[in-house]
Amino acid sequence: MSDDSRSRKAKCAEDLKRRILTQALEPGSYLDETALAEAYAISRPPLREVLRQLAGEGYVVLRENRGAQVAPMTHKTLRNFFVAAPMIYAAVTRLAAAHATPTQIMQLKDTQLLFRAAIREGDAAERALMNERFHTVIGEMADNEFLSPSLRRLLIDHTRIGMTFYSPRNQTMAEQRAVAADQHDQFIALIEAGDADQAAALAVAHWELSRAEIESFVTPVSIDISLGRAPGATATRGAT
Amino acid sequence: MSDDSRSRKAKCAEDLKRRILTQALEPGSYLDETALAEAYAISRPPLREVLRQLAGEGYVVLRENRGAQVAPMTHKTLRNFFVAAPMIYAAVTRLAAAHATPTQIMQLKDTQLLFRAAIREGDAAERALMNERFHTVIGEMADNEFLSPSLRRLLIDHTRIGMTFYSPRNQTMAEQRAVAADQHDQFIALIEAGDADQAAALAVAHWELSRAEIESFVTPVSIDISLGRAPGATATRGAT
DNA sequence: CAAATTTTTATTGTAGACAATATATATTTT
DNA sequence: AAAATATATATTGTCTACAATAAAAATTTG
Repeated sequence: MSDDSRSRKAKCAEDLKRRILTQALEPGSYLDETALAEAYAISRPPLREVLRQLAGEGYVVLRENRGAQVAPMTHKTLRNFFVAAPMIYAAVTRLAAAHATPTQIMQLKDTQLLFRAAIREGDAAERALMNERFHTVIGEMADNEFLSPSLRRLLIDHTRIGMTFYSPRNQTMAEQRAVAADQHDQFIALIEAGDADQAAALAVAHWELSRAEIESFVTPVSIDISLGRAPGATATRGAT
Repeated sequence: MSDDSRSRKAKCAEDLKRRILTQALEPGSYLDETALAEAYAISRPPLREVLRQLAGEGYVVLRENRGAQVAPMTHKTLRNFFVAAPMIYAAVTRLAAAHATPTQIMQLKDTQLLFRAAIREGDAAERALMNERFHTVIGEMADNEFLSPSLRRLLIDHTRIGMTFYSPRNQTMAEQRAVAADQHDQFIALIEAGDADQAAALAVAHWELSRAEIESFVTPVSIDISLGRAPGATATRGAT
């Protein structure tokens, strides 16, 4: 019974993370303890513990007497993200190449297969989650408890941003995703070879690709004149 | 009544942090929920929430069906600390110099006064706590939610290490503390001047002083010949 | 009719009691 | 006597019910 209960609690935490990462739960929205407790078939005290844990990991923020709120994403958030991401990504990747175990490299390869499958099938949420898992595994390879909390927060917002701007019909983005997937294969090869310098350089390149993609969406679309599209058609900024 | 209760809960979290930082609660030791709940005059559910929060911040780790354990410090912990600290400290200090507000600078000056007072009076715990607060304020100045969780974890272990090796009678250490206190004044001046480059350089120098002090205690003096470098020191790549 | 205030309602926060698991102890068996 | 098993104890995990706070609605008053 407690075994069921513990797995329910773990399932709850895992599912909430998934829903936050995929923006099924929108940034800034408040979570109803009673409703969630009922949904996951646990009582409120353990649910509140889960929410505290998620707060510690950066998925939610706790407001006094107002409950838990899905971590908001503001303009400042994005700015801070741009500042911290390249440094942490490069450092973590460097350490990963130095410390990765064979088991972890297998996990990375498995995740990469699922990542490519999600791209093939045009599954935005699955693609975002497998990308997140890929970089989380690299974080586990780095095996540094002082860097992983920052990495985890970066991946939360990186994944959510990726979901926000995802557009399966955009040809340019499809090409960028193909490049990103190829870079993932290079990550695997360099980490397996233990080439820390090259791996760190690749992390920077991988970041630059993502950064450019994000910036292209943050920048107003009205600049896109030369493409010859109808003014209304270019404004497709649809989420998911 | 709930106002009292909330402050009791906050007091509990604050006090537990203080005791962990000063090693009044030793790394690796287990915490008794019932005893703590009684000690802080709250019931177990809210206490468990506090423990979850502390786990999220890196003060404790939760063991399944075994309760909360004060975050252990192993050989690997120290190694990872040496790898991550210079990068994070330099990056955070750089951002602090760029973003500090007048109010925060006042906080920093106040903390520095308390820090010097603790050194004067030979109060090891107070000195360690005020040093921690000093660098926490710098972290708040940086105002980057992606870097602060790593900084917080570094400061937890840095503070605990400082408490471990503290020895008021050692003349060499007394001189190092004097240098450290002077560097704190330089931090204030450079941050107030908004000199990001110099501030980052000072952060590295401040780290080097601390690193040398730690190493002198970790490494038996008899074999301290020429190496003098930490295993991770070579991995300190350019911050920002 | 608008604004302020009171009342109501809903949601969060907490307490005490119960259930389940892990550890320690005692007993039994080889 | 040593090892293994069974029992007892202590501690963690959870649930239901209650208290307190915040938001919403209704009433009152200018």
